[in-house]
Amino acid sequence: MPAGGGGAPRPEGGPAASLRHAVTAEEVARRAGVSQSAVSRAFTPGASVAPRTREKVLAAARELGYRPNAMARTLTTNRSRIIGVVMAYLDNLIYPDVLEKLAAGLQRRGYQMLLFTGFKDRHSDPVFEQIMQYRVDGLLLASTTLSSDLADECAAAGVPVVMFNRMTEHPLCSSVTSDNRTGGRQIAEFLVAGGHRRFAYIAGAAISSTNRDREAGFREGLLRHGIAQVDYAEGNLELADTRAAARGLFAADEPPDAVFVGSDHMALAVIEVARHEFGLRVPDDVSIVGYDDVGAASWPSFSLTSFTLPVGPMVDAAVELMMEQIESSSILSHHRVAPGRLAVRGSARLPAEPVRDRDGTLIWAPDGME
Amino acid sequence: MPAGGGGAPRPEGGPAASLRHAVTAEEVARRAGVSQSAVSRAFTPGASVAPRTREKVLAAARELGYRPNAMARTLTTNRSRIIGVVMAYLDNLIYPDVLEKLAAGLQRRGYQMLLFTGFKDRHSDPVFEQIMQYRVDGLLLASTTLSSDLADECAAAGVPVVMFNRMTEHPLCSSVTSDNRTGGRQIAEFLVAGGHRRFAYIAGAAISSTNRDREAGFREGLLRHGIAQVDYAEGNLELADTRAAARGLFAADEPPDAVFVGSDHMALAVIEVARHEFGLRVPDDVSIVGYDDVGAASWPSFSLTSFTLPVGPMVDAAVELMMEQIESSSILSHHRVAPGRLAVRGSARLPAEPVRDRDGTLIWAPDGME
DNA sequence: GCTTTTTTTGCATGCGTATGCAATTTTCTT
DNA sequence: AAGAAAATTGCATACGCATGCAAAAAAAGC
Repeated sequence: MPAGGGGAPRPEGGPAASLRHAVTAEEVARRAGVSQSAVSRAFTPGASVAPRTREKVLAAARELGYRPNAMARTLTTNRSRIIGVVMAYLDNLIYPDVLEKLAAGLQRRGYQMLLFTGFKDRHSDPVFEQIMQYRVDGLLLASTTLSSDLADECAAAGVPVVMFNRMTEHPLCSSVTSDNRTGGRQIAEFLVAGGHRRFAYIAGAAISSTNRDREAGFREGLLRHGIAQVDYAEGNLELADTRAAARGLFAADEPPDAVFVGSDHMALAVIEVARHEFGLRVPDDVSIVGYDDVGAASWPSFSLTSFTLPVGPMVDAAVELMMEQIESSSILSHHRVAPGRLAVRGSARLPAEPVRDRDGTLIWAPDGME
Repeated sequence: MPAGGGGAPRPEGGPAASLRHAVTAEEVARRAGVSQSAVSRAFTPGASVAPRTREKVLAAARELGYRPNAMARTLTTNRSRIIGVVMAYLDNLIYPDVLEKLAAGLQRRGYQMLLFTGFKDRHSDPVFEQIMQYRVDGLLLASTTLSSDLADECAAAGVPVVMFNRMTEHPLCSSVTSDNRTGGRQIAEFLVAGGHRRFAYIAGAAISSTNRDREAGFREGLLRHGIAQVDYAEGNLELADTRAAARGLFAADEPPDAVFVGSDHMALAVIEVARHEFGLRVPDDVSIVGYDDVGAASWPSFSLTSFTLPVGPMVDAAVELMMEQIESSSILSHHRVAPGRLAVRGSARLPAEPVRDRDGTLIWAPDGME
């Protein structure tokens, strides 16, 4: 490389780097009169550099508009400081919130987020290939399941996997969920105490652990009161399917007077159908309860009673699990469950008496109690 | 590096790479009995490789579980195939949709998405530093403004910037927006034709070009009919602020009977306030029109008349603009405007007659017409 | 079959940074 | 002030891949 036209860089200050050519540590070194190593160290927290030298370097860097090349760094450190985030679809209203909190949490620890979304679950394999090529330090999966093969591959590559809002049996994955089972159970207790007689459940993604646990908890709670029959339909987390499911239930000879819908996203659609297609009053004719407690649940139009998905704690837990594994360079299989509570609003009839579930947890108390 | 323990890698097939050490092109080359260059070429579309050789290489790669290292590639090609996406907040209901479509569009062209979000607009500078360190090939900004300095820096670094849903005067940025001005104007025509008498506008982010244009179009349309007075309040894209704004308007001595709200996200909140806090009937007592046509706008509970934000075309345009600049290695300043149309629903009183705006575009026709 | 043309291959090098190690400088001890 | 200890610095190299160039092989032409 010809050292060419007189070593002195443009003398004016300002951030203007030479067009189309990123400034390198080498150039900064030359200008600061130090070695490239010194530049590297000046930008590495905790490295061995004299304060004076660091100053010189930073000054030169500022003048030239230098920014360390994260890609090159990745090559030597074997750490990209990038987390791959897979979110098949963002329909569910909680995901924007999850994304924001996640981004903030990772950012705070100096990590970036490579987002993969916009494909509907199946055929995620090409996507997976892409992710792995970018040498992500970790993988966070929300609203998706990872095939066992892929999980193996991740483990083999030393990439920790954390599932968000979904459990997995795979011995090399971690997960963070809300307390779906307890949520389902408390909702059952609450609805039974409200004097309902005929119950229904509308499932989300039937195969997901999240749905399975919510449903199991619900049935378990009802069974404790001797109720074994539960009308069932599947909404598949899709609004169209959910509406169809609701129509099926409400059009029956003996329609339910208490419906637990597997997620708020769907529950709102169920309320719409009940009111506007069947002329049902909520909660007078039918009580509807959701899960997640999304923002719209508290809007007066819906006033949806719902079990809280504690997004903040869940994201924190996910980030912690991830960092722990990255820092220790080991794949763990930890499962964290974040507790929620029932947000009681107007879409379900209120019990006359305070309600506790079988563990004694207070689910609902009339005004003035507790 | 010691060639060490007998060259032959583990003979069994299967994807299991050696633990914690990524397979390199070098290793694949050895196993396939070719040079590392050949491996590289086998993975580079259009490179000069004999089909036979490529096969050998791919087979060896499969056996070893090799995946090209995108970071290393970036170093030599000077292209990361990563687009930085900055979205300060995801509250607005259109953004999940934008993200999905954007991800799909970029993915299709072999690009990934580094997402920055979860900070509220101010102090985005540290975020910006991060982005630039990852040598993104382009920058897409939604729901944010870029300071002129930063835009300069991007241009200097040869990174094209595309603003989404916001215009900019900066000579080195491109932008994609919907036809905000026309939207505002058509809404004005529609409301005037509906026989309303007192008009109000609730602004989103007052400083944004998007808001400015929607408002300007609205006022312009009203002015054409001699209406100069427009009640005004600011919702700042925040639900709390929006509710306060609505309360202010509806509590006035002469409350408006036609409100144009700068975005659906806010318009839904305004409907809530009108109905549940002021007992107003929509549209009998007050007509409310939004902009964006988000999914919830068509729910029966709201049935919000709204001007469409054509997310699909806008995303396509943004991706195209981006690719064009990346491929030509030049910074352009193109501005694309995607047309929308008024989705007429039930939240605003219907005019008796068909309505055209001054360009002759049909805005609304009673049943059976057109 | 032999030359010319074309295709394929390997060698060598560079991309920008981090880091072990040895050389050098600074600071501390006595 | 001289020697020992500590801090700082530069050198050299590695990280994994792409690519210009020349050598080798294959294909085409006569």
